[in-house]
This record gives sequence, structure tokens and C-alpha cells, in this order.
Amino acid sequence: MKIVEVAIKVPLNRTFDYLVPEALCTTICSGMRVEVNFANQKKIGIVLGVKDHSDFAIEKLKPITTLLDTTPVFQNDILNLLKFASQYYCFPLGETLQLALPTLLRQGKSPDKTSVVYLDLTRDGQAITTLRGAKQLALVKQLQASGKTPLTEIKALGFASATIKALLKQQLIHEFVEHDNCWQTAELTINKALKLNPEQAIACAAIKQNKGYQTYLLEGITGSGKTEVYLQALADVLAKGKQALVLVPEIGLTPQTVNRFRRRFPNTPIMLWHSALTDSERLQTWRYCEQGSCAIVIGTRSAIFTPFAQLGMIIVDEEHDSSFKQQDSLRYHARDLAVYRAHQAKIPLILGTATPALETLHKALNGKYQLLTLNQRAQTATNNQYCLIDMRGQQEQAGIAQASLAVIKQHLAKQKQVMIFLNRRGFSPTLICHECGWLSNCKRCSTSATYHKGIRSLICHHCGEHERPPMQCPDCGSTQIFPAGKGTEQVEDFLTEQFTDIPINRIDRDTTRRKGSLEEALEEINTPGARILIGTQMLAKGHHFPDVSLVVILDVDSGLYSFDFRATEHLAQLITQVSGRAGRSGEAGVVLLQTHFPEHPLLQDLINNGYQDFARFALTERQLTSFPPFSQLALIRAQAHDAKLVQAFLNDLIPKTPIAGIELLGPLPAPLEKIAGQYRYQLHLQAQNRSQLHQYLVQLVEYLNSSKLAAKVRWHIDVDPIDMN
DNA sequence: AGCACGCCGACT
DNA sequence: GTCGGCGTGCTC
Repeated sequence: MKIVEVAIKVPLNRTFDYLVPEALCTTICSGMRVEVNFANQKKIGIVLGVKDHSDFAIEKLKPITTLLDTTPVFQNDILNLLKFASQYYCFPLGETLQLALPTLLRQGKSPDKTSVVYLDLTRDGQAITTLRGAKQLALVKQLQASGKTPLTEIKALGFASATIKALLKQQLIHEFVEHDNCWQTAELTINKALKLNPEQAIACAAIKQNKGYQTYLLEGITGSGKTEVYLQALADVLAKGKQALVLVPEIGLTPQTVNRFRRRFPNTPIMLWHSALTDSERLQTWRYCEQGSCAIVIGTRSAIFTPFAQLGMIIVDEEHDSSFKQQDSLRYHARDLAVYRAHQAKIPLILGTATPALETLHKALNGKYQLLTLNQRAQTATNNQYCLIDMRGQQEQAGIAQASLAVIKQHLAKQKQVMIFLNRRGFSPTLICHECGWLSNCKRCSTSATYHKGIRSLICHHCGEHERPPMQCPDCGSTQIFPAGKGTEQVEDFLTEQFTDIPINRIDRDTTRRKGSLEEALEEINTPGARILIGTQMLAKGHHFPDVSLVVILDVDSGLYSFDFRATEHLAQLITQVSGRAGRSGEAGVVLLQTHFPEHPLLQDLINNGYQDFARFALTERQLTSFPPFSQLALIRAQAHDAKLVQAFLNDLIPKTPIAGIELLGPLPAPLEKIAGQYRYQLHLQAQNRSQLHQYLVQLVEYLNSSKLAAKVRWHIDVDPIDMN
């Protein structure tokens, strides 16, 4: 009698045994999908293993309904990765496996052989520099920049079928189909590489001589040419006929990035993996990788689960970026799973960034990772000049100090671009009544609703609730209601008044909501001449603005004194990344930091000695306070409408007798105690090392699954939390 | 998570 | 009399 262990998508921390019908006994193996009856429902499960005995009463076992695969959808390496992830992040295996599967496979569809339609320029098209139709010319330019490109990607960039048809008719482009045959090294062409500076050459040599597993931290300041190191390392991998996975932050997957890879490896199949793919595109890419038909995948965090026939290297670009950590369901960190995967596959992993996470830097400094440093800026660029603007006693308008405004004027007069950074969208974070002190608090959350002037609305950024701002104070009836605090919209308003003839672009979630609007804005920014850019986080990451000579960071202080032990690290990363946007075209950029604490040691260290120095200092501080990476953290979060119930639930989890190596703190109210009517509390779990943490977590999960209180609240465990909210 | 089973209140 | 409320408990 053959029995299989099956993982099913239910929030239960166990697997289920099923009988295998005689006819399937020879073909069934682990990693295949099966359809089964489960609690009166049909479910799709994944076979984890085949065995002869079950711990469950054999007469109660049900048979498998259907075997859905002839070859496994999960190879052993991915299965191991997912088992590890499920255990490490305390998330049920059945759900973890489903998460890693393309939607169509999750639904039981078969992974048929597929093909990809590509567009490329013809010989005539390559020579084109002008064309009647603007759209047609734009598409030709795109293909000149990217080379052969999948049709789906061209359409995703917003090109219409009519444009494509017109160019096909003129024979400026052509269309061809590639089937999922294995990609051949013989087809590999590599376009001319850039000349490496000595540091880059050392880094490349170190990576190329490697055999087997090794994680490298490529710590390279902005403009030091990390991408060139990636490209040359990739060339080596491709030449050996192997595939590579490149993980980028959510915001970093821009056409410019991708074009650079395509231009270097023009005949090489390069595919993208991100949330905007359709279900069938996703399946297609997945299958191409698995078959070895795709050589390089560039993708966001979930790409860490794509199967490869011959994976030869993983690169995580901007490894410090918090978008690599999933914030719901399976709360994994793609960078950390990349380490596991590279280790398992015995391949090199490159973690690249100008501002390494302290966890990563720590491992590099103690020899677990190999540190490769790029301190030389390419081209003629010089280092930026930082300047602290002391806000104490300083006149300000819309959050901009008089002194800053004067510098802004100078740079605009020189026909340069000025970038103003404020990490708060909307006009003002709250409205206040001048008579009685009423605040525009959200009714469902313990926070205030943000005033958006343009659309005359009060919006809660946490629950989305919105309403018209009142004309009179709801408490005292006064009409003296004013915006308090500054947001990007207010900065834009003020600067529009100040500089009537200077174009201004505001870039935040409000102005880029419409699809393609970010691209349009970026295109506009490319036109020469004076210009003001105002934005939030979005502006800080990845985009290249060659004409920006001045960066002004309006509110540095909120990151200096915060409950979150990582706040200063994130602030330093942000300042370094934002200022990296300035001075990339030869001249040194100027960075103004507005603060009430100009003598703060962190700011002083950062501006005088740079992030590298700051980070090493910050590590010694972490050691003194025993925060990660000098301890291991997990958070148990819980929420319910009834605050008492949540507290009772968490209190119940605190052990009666202390456990060696484990410290529990709480229950503490979450930084935002109430969101959408739900009260949120958390328990901080700090362990001296990872094995102690996980020993404890295993017991905890078991207890939670049997606890009656646990069924009454919504709870989850966040291992290695990044966002402490 | 679903879904069934189960034991108490207002309906054709 | 029965339809249906959601509390409790199980899923190979």
C-alpha cells in the first residue's frame, strides 16, 4: 500500500496522508500536484513524500482523486527552500507552497509548453533616427535601447497594437516566436564591457575565481559602478551555460535597468518577474526558467522562488531595501532566502548596495560574507558637499528654511535642477482648531487624518477612510481651522507661488497613481533647464537625475529620535541614497539637511565620514544595546476589536518560568494602537541566538494552534521584523 | 480557513 | 413546527 504525505493550503501546521491508487503508484513522486477530497471540499495539494506507513489510522485515509502532474512542479531544491522558509518564518507549509506557485498552477492548470513572441528592429529600423509618428519613433527608440524584447513587455510599456502594426508594415521591426527550448551558450554574444577601475577589477576577479557557495557584500558608493561588476560577473556565468537570478527592489525594476542588461547580452533571453505580470505571463516565465530557456531573470522579491534548471548566480541589488521583506502572510526576507538558496545550490551570491543593512555588514565584517568595496566614483564626479541647516530660531515657510530657500534660488538661477525631499504626502498631516485644539483624528484609527487640499479631502493614510474637511470645528463650532504640519502638497503650493516660471514636478503616491504617470514625469524631468522636483521615498530610490545639483531634505529629525532601534540606520540610508541623486554629472552636488539637532553625533558622523563609517559606528552601538544583529528578534502581533481580549491572549503566552536565552517584552501597544477599529498589541521576543529563538518558536506555534484564546484574535509571528509597527 | 454539526429564538 | 443565528470542533 502506497501512501503520500500531502501539503494542503490550510492554516494548519501539519500535513495530511492519502492513499495512492494502484495505477498512479509508479509515477507519483514528491513535488507533484494532486487533487484530493479534504473536509468535504476539493483541494489541490503538493506531494511531499511517498511512504509505506501512516501514523494516521489507515482505514480513515482517503485516496487521491487525481494526479495533476507527470513531472514535479517543485524540484527538490525549491521544495527544500520552501520547507526552510515555512519553518523559519513560522508559516504553514501548505500555504507557503501555494504562495510560491504561479496562480494558474495553483488552480490546477497544466504547465503546457509555451512560446514567447519577441519584437526586434530590422536592419532598416536600426538606422532610423526620425519618423513621422511620435509613438512609432518612441517604440523604435525603445528597441534601439533594449534590443530584442518580448511583445508583452512592449505592451506593458504602453505601446499600442496600432503602433506595432504600423512599424511591422513598414518593415522597420519584425516579430518572431521562440519556443521553450533550452537556451544555448553558443548563441551568447556579449557587447563591449566598460573598462574597470582597480577596485572593480579586484571585485570581479574575486567573484570569478570562486567555485561553490560564497556571499559577497559589494559595498559600493553611488556611482561607483556596481552594475558593471554585476554585468561582468554575469558574463562569466552565462559563458558557462548557467542561469542567473537578479533581485531588485520594487521600485528598481525600471526600463533603464533592464535595457542595460539587454544591451550587454543582446542574444540572451532575459525575462522580468514582478507583480504587474498577468497570470499567463507569470506561468510562461516560470516555465521558461525551469526549462532553462531563460538565461537571466530580473525580478522583485517573489522571484526568489522561481525554479531554474541550472542556476549559476544570484544577485541582490540594493540589498538594504526593505521591500525585500514581505509584510504579510509568509513574512520572508528575499535577501536572506537568497543566502539559503545560494548555499544550497553551491553558487555565488552578490549583495550590492551603497548603504548595507547592519545585519549584512556585520556578517561581512566577521568573515561570513566576503567584503568587496568600491569607493571610487566613476567618471569625474566628486563627493557631495553636505550642509546642516540649523532650524532653531530660523524662519520657515512650508517647512523650508529661509537659508535653504536662498540656496534653492542660486541653483535654479544656474539652470540646475533642485530636489526637495519630504517623506509625507498630502498638504498637512492634520487640521487643528485654533479655538479649542480639536484635531482631525481618524475615527477608526489612533492617528490623524491627512488634509489633502487639492481634492478637498481628509484621508486617513492607514485605513483609507476619507471625508470632506469640516467648515466649522465639530467640537466648538469655530471656523478657525488650520492645517498643522507640512506635506509634499504644501511644499509644492508654496514653491509654485515662489517660482512662477520654474516647472515643478511632485512625485509621490498621489501624483503617480495613474499607470504610466511616473514614466511621464521622469520623461519631463529629462528636459534640460531649471526645475524643482518634490517627492517622498519614491524619489529617493534608483532613478537617475543627471541635472540635479541640489538636494534638500526637509525633515531629518523624525528619524533621529524614534522608538524603532533601526530608525537611525534607515535615516542614514535614506540621506545617503537621496543625496546620491545629486551631482552625478561631474560637478559636486550640494545636500542640505534641515534639523533642530545639528550637533547630533549621528548626523555629524554621517556627513563628515560617510555611511561606511557611520554604519561601523552604529554596529558598536547595537552591540552595546544587544539589538540585532547581536540578538535575534521575533514579534508576536495580535489584533481584535476588543483590546482586553488581545492583551489577555498575549499575556497568556508569557511563560510562568523564565526560559534561558529568551526574553519576552510586552504586551505592548503597537505604535499605532488602533487601525480600522482593531486594537493592536505585540510581544517582543528577543533571543541570544537563532537556534534558541527557533526552539522556543516551535513550542509557541504548537501552543497557539491548540489555544482557545488564539482562535478569538488575529495573530501572526514576524521573525526578523523590519517594520516594528 | 472553510464547513458541518448543534442547540436556542422569531417566522410562514 | 422549521429556518437560521453563530459557538465549537475537525479536516488525512
